[in-house]
Amino acid sequence: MSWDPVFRFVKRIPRGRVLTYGVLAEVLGLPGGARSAGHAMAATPPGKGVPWHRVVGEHGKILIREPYGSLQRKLLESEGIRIVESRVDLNRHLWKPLKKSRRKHGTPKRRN
DNA sequence: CATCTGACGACCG
DNA sequence: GCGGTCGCCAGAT
Repeated sequence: MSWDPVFRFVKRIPRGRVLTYGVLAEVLGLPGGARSAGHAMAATPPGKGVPWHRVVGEHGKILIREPYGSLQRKLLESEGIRIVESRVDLNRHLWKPLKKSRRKHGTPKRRN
């Protein structure tokens, strides 16, 4: 399995925004779902400009074990993302890879 | 080829 | 909200 498409997509995640493994898997139609996305991230080649740290688990939780967990947190915070209890506030930083620019009726202003 | 492992997530209690 | 189980899949052993 080539994770190339995944890496390419991850590169598009804007600074200060994050995505979940689940969303990533769904958008790219990865067989096996979220876990596959996890495998992809685990295989991100260093020094390729792939912002792997912008991918977190459901509920914005950082799932990686040490020492990478700390690194991810540090990188996210350096982008202005606030981490509380190993979690990112998805309600504020989740990036929606516009599929149909679905704007729910009454959705608060969201920068994009 | 058989098993194990893990950067997931849905379910259930 | 938390911990345990289960299904899923690619790589490693």
